[in-house]
Amino acid sequence: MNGPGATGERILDAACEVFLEKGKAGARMQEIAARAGINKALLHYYFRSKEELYRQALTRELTTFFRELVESVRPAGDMETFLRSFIDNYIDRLSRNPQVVRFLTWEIGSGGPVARNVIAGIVQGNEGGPIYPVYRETFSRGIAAGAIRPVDPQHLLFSLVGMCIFVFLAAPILTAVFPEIDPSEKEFIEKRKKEIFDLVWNGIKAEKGGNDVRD
Amino acid sequence: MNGPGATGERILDAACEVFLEKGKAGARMQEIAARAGINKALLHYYFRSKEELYRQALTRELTTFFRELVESVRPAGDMETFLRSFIDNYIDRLSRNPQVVRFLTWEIGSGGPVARNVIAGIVQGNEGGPIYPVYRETFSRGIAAGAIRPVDPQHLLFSLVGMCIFVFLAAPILTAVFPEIDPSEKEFIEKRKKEIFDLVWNGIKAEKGGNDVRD
DNA sequence: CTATAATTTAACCGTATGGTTAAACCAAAT
DNA sequence: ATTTGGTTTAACCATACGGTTAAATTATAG
Repeated sequence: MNGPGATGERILDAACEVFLEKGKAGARMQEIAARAGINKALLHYYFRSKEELYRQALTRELTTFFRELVESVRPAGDMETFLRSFIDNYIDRLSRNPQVVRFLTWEIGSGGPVARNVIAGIVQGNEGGPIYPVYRETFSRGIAAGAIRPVDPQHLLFSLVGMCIFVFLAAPILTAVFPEIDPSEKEFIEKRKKEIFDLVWNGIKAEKGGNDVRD
Repeated sequence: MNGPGATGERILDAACEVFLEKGKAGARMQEIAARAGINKALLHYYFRSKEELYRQALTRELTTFFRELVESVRPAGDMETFLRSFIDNYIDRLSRNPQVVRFLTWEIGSGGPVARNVIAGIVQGNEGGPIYPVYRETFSRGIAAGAIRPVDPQHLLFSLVGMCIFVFLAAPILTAVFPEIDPSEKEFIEKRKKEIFDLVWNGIKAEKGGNDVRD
């Protein structure tokens, strides 16, 4: 057929749905087949086993998400712009792909054998070369130029990612403690971006009186 | 018997182990019984069903962890001390209880029905009264006194928790991308505390020239 | 000692699950 | 018209699983 509803893709779509709702162990092949609009026999005709289907479904989701994310990180002229675009970009992508976060949450619970391979592969060797060095050098140059304080770029990255992803990942808990918030709401998302940027930018920018060299 | 190895507790210990390794759906009652050193009949003699066992095991873990955590949050004289003790305390507890983080990760994947109840209950009504208002008022007073910039205390809390928990929660992924780090290592943990504190304190403290009123 | 509760043994039950098989059906390409 | 490969149907299989039962055994407390 190879039409718009190509069966293999429809199966992966259905598999993602079920895996992110129930996890690998909780998912049922029968349910995946049903949601894909086919039967169990055909499902196994396309994917040998549940394990294989899980691997391919998660790989597809993570690859798409992280490839786009990594491609969006471009060195910018000044630190402030770079930081703001990093945060905006990351939060926008997270809020538009909550299913990736949840899928990944299950995977992390299991120790993340699949995700480890996929993500390590993307981060280390995408088309534009390794991504982390680009990020790190951007900050190192900012530090050398006296634009920002001498923070550890790696820890700053952990902090940024942690701040950005937390509200989406922990949404089920947060909404129980703070019933008034809704991490999927646009207003909340924009506020979140602003608060993170303000905190981090004030946290890393050089004190007045420091060198404000431009290269 | 009621000795040190009281059976009910031994079962809960074993259940925690298995649930955090395999998740609810992936856990096997037989394995839990074996790890508790008993048989399936006795297991069901103590806990009617897997669901019930899961509920009680997760509730016990979360209650202990969050009660201790919440009790450790005490208002301090100055903002700097309060912030530092908050971060140190949280990170220490997380690094000493990685099993809680992982257990919670599985639970969040499933939407967190059990954790929602437990955590909301602890946060809203522990012995010292609701905890969040204490936290919020501490920062509100700091803002009113001009000691810190006017940040949103709620978002600051999300940022703090996100920064602290991220490296432990995402450890399986992080170690794949950065093989040189080990989030359970003491050296790393101390560095993490320092980096978070420096970032946040610089990020929220009032600029020079602002009011530095003490109450 | 005796009654009560904890624990074991071992079999058992119903059902769900992942996966397989074989035959038939159907649409498109040759 | 025939072949090919996607697709369905429906039955099937072995196993694993959650949970139960009943009887026997051991320990504990009164």
